Amino acid sequence: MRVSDDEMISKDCTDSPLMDESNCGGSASGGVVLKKGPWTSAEDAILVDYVRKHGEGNWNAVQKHSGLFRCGKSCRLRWANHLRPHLKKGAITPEEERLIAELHAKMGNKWARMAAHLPGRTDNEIKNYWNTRIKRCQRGGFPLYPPEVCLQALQESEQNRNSSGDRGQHDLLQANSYEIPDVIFDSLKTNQGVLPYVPELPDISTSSILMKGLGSSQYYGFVPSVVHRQKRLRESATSYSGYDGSARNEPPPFDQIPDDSYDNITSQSFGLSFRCDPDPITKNLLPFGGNQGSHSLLNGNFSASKPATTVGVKLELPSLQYPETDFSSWGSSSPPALLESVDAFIQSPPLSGTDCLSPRNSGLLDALLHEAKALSAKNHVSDKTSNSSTTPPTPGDVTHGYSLDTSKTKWKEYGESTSPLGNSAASIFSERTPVSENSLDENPPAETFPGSIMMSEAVEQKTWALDGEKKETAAQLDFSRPDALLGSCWLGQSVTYVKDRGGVTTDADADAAAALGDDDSHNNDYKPHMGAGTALNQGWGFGSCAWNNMPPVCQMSELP
DNA sequence: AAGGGTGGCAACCGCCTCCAC
DNA sequence: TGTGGAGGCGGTTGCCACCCT
Repeated sequence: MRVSDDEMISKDCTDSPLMDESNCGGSASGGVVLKKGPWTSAEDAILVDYVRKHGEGNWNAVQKHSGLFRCGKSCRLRWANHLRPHLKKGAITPEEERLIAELHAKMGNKWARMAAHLPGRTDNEIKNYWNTRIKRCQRGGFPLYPPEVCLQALQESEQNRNSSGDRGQHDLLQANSYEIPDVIFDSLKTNQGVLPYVPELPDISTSSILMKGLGSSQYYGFVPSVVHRQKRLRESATSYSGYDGSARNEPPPFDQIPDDSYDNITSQSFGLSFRCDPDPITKNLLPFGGNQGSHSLLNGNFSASKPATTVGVKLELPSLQYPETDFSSWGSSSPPALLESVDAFIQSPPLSGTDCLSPRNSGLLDALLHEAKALSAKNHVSDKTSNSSTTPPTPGDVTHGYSLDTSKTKWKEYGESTSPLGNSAASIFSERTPVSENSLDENPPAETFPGSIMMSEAVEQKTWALDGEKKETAAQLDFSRPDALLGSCWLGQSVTYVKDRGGVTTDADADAAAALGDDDSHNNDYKPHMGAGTALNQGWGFGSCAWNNMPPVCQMSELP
């Protein structure tokens, strides 16, 4: 595997394992050039000996007292990550994988805190594992979290909501210790590259979790086309290795999937309700995750280490940024307080001559408008070609008439009082603090702001959809409301049904729905289909979805 | 067999927080 | 109260081995 420490010695620091600037990089510190790079076994021995004598801490003294030419930070890291007793080496076990996923769902990128729950594992180890994992999930087209984690988070969120009551804003403002989970920002990252404006953030915990679990990944959109199919197949087979080995979560073997349905399936894995239109003309109009580099997701890609696309999206969070954005177009005359306090950095959306991106590099809004056009065209085509188009438009049918303008209008209508444009940053981030941190965290239970009412409704929608007893209410769901879309969507797979139009509906779909408690998911006539909700999940609901029309197949009126 | 791509890992960097002075 | 050092944390980079074409 890796070269041994002894080999490192010979390779890196032949003459002196402690100091050999000819081979090792170094930095001057107080006249002493400190060594950098891989540690040697000799250095390890010195450090271990030092710690044994003096204990941990005071790392800067190590160099002074031990003759080790390493900075204190380097010593601390080396000790913590490799030399500390009781470190667990070796591959992450399935149990640990599950725990990490669960912890990450609750904590976000709090590696150190996660490590505290994984004895013997270091934050660096967990971080590396996770970063690798999300790459794998991205390439394999799988959700970042296993369904059971999503479900658990959902249940916990429900409990949390029920127990948190209706404490008002005042309490929340006083209890300023709530935590903003990283998952929020991660979700924001996903979108910021596309949308200069992030509307009201709904249920922080559950939605963000489910967005990942059912629809999107934390950092990445879906970039299937850039990965060789065979590669994807291989990785797909291993992506869920950690989830108790159950085949439940695994998609059907790809070699059993017709080519023309492959993209469909993978799209659904990422919450896309668009069926891949075999028509090469309309294919280019795929709004999300399309092979042509649809920038909705590509632009939202956020790599932990390297940009996934040629267009960098450097986002420093927690922060939102809205460069050169006409905020008045969003229904507010001035940027909200939140926007003034953040310092994110967004570059222009990616441009490509081959996809449906804006032909003009004139800014995010243009790109959005252009994409909306493309979506409208796509929807139009879908309406003509899809059997389901026989269903007349209904208020809840997002297939029709959901344009960007509509979005804006609706947002104005509903969002004046509750949108972030009118809310404080706190209201945005504090709707729901992390899913019941329970014993894991000291965070107080979530509080509720007035603006959270919308999300509560969304949760209710989910609830009755799962119960299957209030179907009629489903038809009343107003998908034109961005919040409603967002709220309902993170249930996309189980809530939204479409009549099977003969297309491929994967077992993964059904399983995902079943995992969320819907026993009818295997119904012959109705297949769970990731609809508006999960499409929204692709990019926090607003970035690449809500503002860019809704998928054409979410028809709540067809709920079984 | 060679070259490129990718995964896994170790280590570094920069920022932040805490705390002593 | 301000300031600087130490430690902690998360993000990023670089290297190496492995795999695939």
